[in-house]
Amino acid sequence: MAKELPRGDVATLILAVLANGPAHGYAIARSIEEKSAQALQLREGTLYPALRVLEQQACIESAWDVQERGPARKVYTLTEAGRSELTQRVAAWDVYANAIAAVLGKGRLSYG
Amino acid sequence: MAKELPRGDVATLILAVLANGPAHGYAIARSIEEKSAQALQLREGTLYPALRVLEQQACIESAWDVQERGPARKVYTLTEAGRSELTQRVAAWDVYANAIAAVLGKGRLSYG
DNA sequence: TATCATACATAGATTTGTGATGTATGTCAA
DNA sequence: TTGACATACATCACAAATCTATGTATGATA
Repeated sequence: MAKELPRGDVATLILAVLANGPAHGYAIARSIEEKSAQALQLREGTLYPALRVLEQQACIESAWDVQERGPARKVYTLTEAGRSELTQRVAAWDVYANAIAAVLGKGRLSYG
Repeated sequence: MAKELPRGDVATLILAVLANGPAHGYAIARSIEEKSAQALQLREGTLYPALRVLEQQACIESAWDVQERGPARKVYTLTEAGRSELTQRVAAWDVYANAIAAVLGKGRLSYG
C-alpha cells in the first residue's frame, strides 16, 4: 500500500543502466534515451543531482577517468546496496504500473 | 519525444474513472483505490485540487447532489473534451510505461 | 570561426503530491 | 452519551522532484 504516488523513476533508470556495467554520467543519459527510443530524455539538471543522491545513499560509487584527450569523466559503478535497491525499485514499478493499468481498464500487464 | 518526464497521472486516473459514468469526488477516490487493489491512494489534498484543475480545463463538469440525509455531494461528469484528453493521456502513459520497461530490460509490454 | 558533441556542475523556478487542519452529517458500539 | 469511524467537501503550508538556464572546458567538423 503506497503511502505516496511513486515519483523518482529517474533513480531507478540510472540503477538499471549501471546494472549492465560501470558508466559515466553522460553515457548513462545517452543509454536511457537510446533504450527508450528517445521517449525518455534525461537532462543535466536531473541527471547530476540524482547521481549525487545515489552516491550519498551508497547505491553507486564513482571514480574519475582522466583521458589523454577530451574532458575527464566520472565513472559510476553499482554497489551491492545499489543492486538490491534496484530490485526493490523494479518490483515497486511493477506494482505501480499494474495498478495504473487496472484503473485504466486494461487488466493486468504481462511482459512478452 | 517527451520534453518532460510524465507527472500528473492523477488526472488520468480521475478521467478514467469518470469514463465509466458520473461520480462524486469521494467515490472517485474510493474507486481508484478499489480498482488498484489499494496500491494507489488518492488523498483529499490531491483529489480536490486536481478536480478543480480538470474543471477549469473543461474536462469535467460538476453539479451538486443534495441528499435528504448525509452531506451534499459534488457529482462530476466527463465532457467531450475530457474524453479526448483521456485518450491522449492513456496513449502517453502507454509510451511512458513501455519506455521504462525497455530501460529496465523487460522488453515490450503487452496487455493480456 | 562557428557550431555541435562530449562532459561535468549548480542555482532558481515550477509542478505536484502530502500532511494537517477545518467544517459537517450519519452510524454503530461501548 | 460519548467516542470512533465513515462519508463528504475544501484549503494551506510544505517538501520533493524535475526543468530551465547558465557556467566551465575540450575536441571534431563544417
